[in-house]
Amino acid sequence: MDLKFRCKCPISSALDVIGDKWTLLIIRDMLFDHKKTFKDFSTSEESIATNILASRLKLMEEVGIISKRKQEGNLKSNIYMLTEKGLALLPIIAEITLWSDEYVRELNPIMVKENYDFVRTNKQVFLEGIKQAYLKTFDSENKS
Amino acid sequence: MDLKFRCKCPISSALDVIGDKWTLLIIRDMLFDHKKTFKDFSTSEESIATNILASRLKLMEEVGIISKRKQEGNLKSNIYMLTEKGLALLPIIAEITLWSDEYVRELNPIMVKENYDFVRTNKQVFLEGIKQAYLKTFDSENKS
DNA sequence: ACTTTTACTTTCAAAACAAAAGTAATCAAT
DNA sequence: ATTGATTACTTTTGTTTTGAAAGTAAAAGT
Repeated sequence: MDLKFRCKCPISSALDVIGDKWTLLIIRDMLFDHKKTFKDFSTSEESIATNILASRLKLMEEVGIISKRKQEGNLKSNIYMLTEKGLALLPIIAEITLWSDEYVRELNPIMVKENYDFVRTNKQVFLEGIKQAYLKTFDSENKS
Repeated sequence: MDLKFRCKCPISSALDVIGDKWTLLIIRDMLFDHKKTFKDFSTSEESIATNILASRLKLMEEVGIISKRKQEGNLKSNIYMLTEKGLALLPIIAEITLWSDEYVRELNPIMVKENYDFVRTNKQVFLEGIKQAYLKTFDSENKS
């Protein structure tokens, strides 16, 4: 693990863990697109390089944001799943989305336009909904 | 301006603007420590290099997160001030702080321990308080 | 058996970052 | 008015990180 903390500040320490250009995008793909495998992540719109992806997944697992397992009946694919620690990043991603919707659009006109009114007015409900929908996609694995 | 957007996703576009290791820390210093000058920022606990600081301040100004001005009676120091766009990053910083307090502390034991209960239970009030306290530090400039 | 797929690793070039020193303008003291 | 200190940078020179491309090994499909 090549993780080092700059100082004792909670904000800078958090950025030392998730403050790169890719980690939150991988988590976004998990939460909103229900992506699970290395292949899934490597085909994102931003086309992350596979070496970067591998090193990010490794670090995320080491710090406990995601967990890795094999599916029963498939020894090839790894399934990456957000832990509670990783799921708890959703509020950050939501706030980033709202800020971007309001202030970055003017800089990047091709940005997709969605209606985020519900996120703004019912934030807790929205977050819980995304979380439950995500967890639901693992039901098939959990039935023993 | 060397800012490029990877794609049309609001999250990745936001990270293209503020997703480096320094920008949010500079904004943290403005919001919580009421730092205003180049010198102020260069003496942070994380000791940012001056060339990085200069390039970040330039980009932040170009994208409209901060504005720069001279104080009357001091031609030497520049005063950097958050715009509405920059102030609107506060909710993101708050969520990062809460996540870090709960989940990063175990990785970085020297992290400062504060009580964030009020932030959690009265988030809107807290955010508004930080914002007003920040704006108040510019009152002396605004009296004409 | 052969080809494809998945999950990586390796290699090497390019970009970003970091440390240090340097510069120019202002300001403060003599 | 001159000197020294301060502020806000820029420049230079490594070092680290990132990115593109190709390569590898195990598993799966045909």
